[in-house]
Amino acid sequence: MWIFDTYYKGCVELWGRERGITKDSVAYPQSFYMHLPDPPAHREMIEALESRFRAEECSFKTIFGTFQGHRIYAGRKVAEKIEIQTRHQVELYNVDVRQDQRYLAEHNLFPCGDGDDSRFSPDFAVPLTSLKLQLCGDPSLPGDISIRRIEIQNGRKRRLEGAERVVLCDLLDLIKSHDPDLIMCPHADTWIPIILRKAKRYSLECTISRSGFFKPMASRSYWSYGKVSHKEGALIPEGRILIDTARSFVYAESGLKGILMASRLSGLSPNLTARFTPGTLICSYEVFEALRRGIAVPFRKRDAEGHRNISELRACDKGGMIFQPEPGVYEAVHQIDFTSLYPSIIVKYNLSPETIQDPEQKGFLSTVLTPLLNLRIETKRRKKINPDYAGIDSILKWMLVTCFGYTGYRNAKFGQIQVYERITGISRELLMQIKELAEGMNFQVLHGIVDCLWVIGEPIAGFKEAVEKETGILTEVDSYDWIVFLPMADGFGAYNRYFGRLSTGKMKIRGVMARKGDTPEYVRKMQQELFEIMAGARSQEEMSRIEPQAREVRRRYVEELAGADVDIREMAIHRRVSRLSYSRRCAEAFAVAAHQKQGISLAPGMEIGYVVKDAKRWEVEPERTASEFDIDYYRKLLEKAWEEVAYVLM
DNA sequence: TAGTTACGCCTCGGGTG
DNA sequence: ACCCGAGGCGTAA
Repeated sequence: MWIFDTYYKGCVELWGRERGITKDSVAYPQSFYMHLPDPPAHREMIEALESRFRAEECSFKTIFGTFQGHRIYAGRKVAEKIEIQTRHQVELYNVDVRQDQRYLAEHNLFPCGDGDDSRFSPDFAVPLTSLKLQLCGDPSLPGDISIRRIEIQNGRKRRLEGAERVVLCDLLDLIKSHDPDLIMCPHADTWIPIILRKAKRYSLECTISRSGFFKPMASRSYWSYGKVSHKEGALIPEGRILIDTARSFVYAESGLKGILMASRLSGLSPNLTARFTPGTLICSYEVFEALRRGIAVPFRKRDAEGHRNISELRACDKGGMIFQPEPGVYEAVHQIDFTSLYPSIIVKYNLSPETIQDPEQKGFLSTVLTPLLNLRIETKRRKKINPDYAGIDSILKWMLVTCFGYTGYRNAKFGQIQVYERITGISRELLMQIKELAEGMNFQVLHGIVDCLWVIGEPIAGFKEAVEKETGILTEVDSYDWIVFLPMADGFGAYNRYFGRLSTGKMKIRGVMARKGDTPEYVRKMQQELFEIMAGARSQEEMSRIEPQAREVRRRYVEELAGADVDIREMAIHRRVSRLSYSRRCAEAFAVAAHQKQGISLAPGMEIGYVVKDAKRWEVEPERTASEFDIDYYRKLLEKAWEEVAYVLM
């Protein structure tokens, strides 16, 4: 059975596709493990638990070995009471794992695949029927939620148009008769509550969920290391995959195949996978792997590990190694990157919380990452020949990149600060090691950041081979005809702002205005055009040839700024706001106020778009209703974007 | 349900001259 | 007028 949706509501519900749709409901009681360092001291509590719930003495496996304790058939609330009762002496496991995920693990099942598949195979059939929808209008605007026109695509295109009740009725009928397993729709998660409300008002049967029920997902603002993020809520239709193609990060980066692959790996339903970040997915993958191996997942980490948190790390062991480049233009430069450096270190050096004390045993974290890393190496190879693998490769890349961050994350189930220190320590040694190797081979080292090094010298193939031989980690080489490392305001080299022409003719651009999310589209477009012109220069010598063209682009953009044809929406600055009330006068504060004045509801961590009307007085307008912009302010932005690029012309 | 650190740029606004 | 710390947000890996 190809499982494509799962839920837990007292029993596990599995939606599968075989010849038709199947829905299984399996009784599955919640339970968790409890280990007490001194059981006699808590005899009364144990007796009370045994009388109130099903509770049995047992032993269970953790990454640190086998523990004696109890299995208690109850949920999280009881677990939290036990913590308080024992003054946090207790160690609890499997408290906050998803019951449907755990059920799959214990029964050797996984989503989005057949039982005889390997979860790690990138070749899998997708037997789902699907429908693509697009609703006209902007559902996040208070006044613009009438449903007048819907584009539909299932094989051929159709359009529903007319009065709202008719359009909605047709849509719901169509979903009922077509009965797709998968619906893809931009802004689906914003539209669904609106559609449900309207269907009710018009007394229409809501066919979007196959069971009639929706699983709510709360919207939330959350704070994580100095950054506030916002996640929109959703109503997830049971028995049907609904992908908000405009808001799903995984879909945007890795497409449908990426979502389904991540679902196979993490044991989470595609509905959840599509709405999570790669960090959550790698975490879920680790949990799913632990459960499949019969290893209990800690509820909270043990105290010994909690003593030091990330802020107490010795400064020298905190992050990756970074060099400072000498600003300027260089020719015939090679960039060598370690492939998935941090996960490779974890695997190669057998790093895991339990191997810090006892390096002889095989570590959980390294064992679990090995197949993921091998799969990535495979999909990376395959996608070069067959672009169908790009989505799967992309989600693996994201999961592996974030896996390192998760190891240092305070709530990571299988993370630990000492592991984190070892990883960063080794990564720094490796970068230094290959820098010296390069110099020993008479290469000139220009720059280095964490897992990549820029060098001048030949032959690069020989250097690559030497690096891989000495470090045991695979690498990737990009070669540039020329590259420029930009200076900071003080004239020294900036480590994160550079661009150059690869020998393939493509430009590789990092850190400049065109790469920043808060650069207005108009400015980004100008810089992009400039980069396209620069791509025509194969060497620094040829720069002077293309310079007049570049100046012409700049002149045109500055001139048209004052013209009537400019689209004001291209002036919008998009920024994430971390709060709704600010202590100082700043752009964000005024932008928030302007939005709220129009009744647009905001939450910390949301991204907003605003147009600057008067920079001196910080008058701004929400992008949707903006009518004027401060020409002088935007001319300055154009000038800044020009300066970044023009650095190579001087 | 929730990845990290290193570090720059822009702006504000209080302190100094 | 200028300096400088702090606030706020962004990029790189």
